[in-house]
Amino acid sequence: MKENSERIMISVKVKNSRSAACSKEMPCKIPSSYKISPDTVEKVKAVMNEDVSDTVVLLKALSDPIRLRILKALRISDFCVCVLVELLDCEYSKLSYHLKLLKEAGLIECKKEGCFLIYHLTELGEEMLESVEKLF
Amino acid sequence: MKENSERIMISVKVKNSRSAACSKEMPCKIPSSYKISPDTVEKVKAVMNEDVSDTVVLLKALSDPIRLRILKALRISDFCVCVLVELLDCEYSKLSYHLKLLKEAGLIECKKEGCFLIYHLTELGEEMLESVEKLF
DNA sequence: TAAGTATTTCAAATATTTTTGAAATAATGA
DNA sequence: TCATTATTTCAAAAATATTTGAAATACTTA
Repeated sequence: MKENSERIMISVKVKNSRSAACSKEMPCKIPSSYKISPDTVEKVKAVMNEDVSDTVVLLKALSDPIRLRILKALRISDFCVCVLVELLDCEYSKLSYHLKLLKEAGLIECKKEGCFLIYHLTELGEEMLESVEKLF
Repeated sequence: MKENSERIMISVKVKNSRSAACSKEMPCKIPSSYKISPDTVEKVKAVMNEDVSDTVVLLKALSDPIRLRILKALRISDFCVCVLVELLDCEYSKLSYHLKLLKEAGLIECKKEGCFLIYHLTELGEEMLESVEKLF
């Protein structure tokens, strides 16, 4: 083992051979300036186990220009689909697809009013939009 | 025109014909309970013109489980690629792809240390991660 | 300089998301 | 009931994003 590097044991097995590149069986040498304590490894492992799927669904719902525009419009006022079609200059079926994603993410809801569907932001939707605007 | 509905003029032209469904040439009737003032239309139009592309790039960068995990790991400590490979159990080239996206979004940066690349969160990266965690 | 290692890049294969247009559904009013 | 209209659904097409593995690059050290 060289003086200015050190092997770290993150995974299970360590071989003595030096032939292979950094891998599960042969963890790489890391520069001595970046010693990683077992404690750090434990912390990271704990975080890696956290479930991020809800977060991802929400962020994905937000990360589209059409969907952001829908949310921004609905913050100004509730609108039925046919008005959103005009305001966003977007075909019905396309808009419908994006409305569905936003609804599934819990960012918007709708209620029937005659033969119209009026969409509005949920509380989550308002919160998310607000913090998105704050950040960017 | 029927009593309990009203035509709105969002786009340019309005025909008198009633034959077509709601479209640019023939805006739909909206329920009378949802009158839309010209003022509201103006507000929405102004918002529709806002550029959301930077926001979208950032949100897209964040909306992936691998990338969120990379950020979460880097919040605990800076790491070189070979260690991230272990911690995230992710192939080099795959990881490299995601690191590139995060770098392009301005969420992480790296510095050379010997033949190692040590990645770390940028200030933006820390902020974003923090607010993502606050929200979800 | 040569050999070894860490990381990226590239192109092809896959997977996922979005768009499109037609058809289905559901509510309304005549 | 029938015709109309608002909206969704569906499947195919198109566009994007991700994964994969091999090769290239670049740094280090012997």
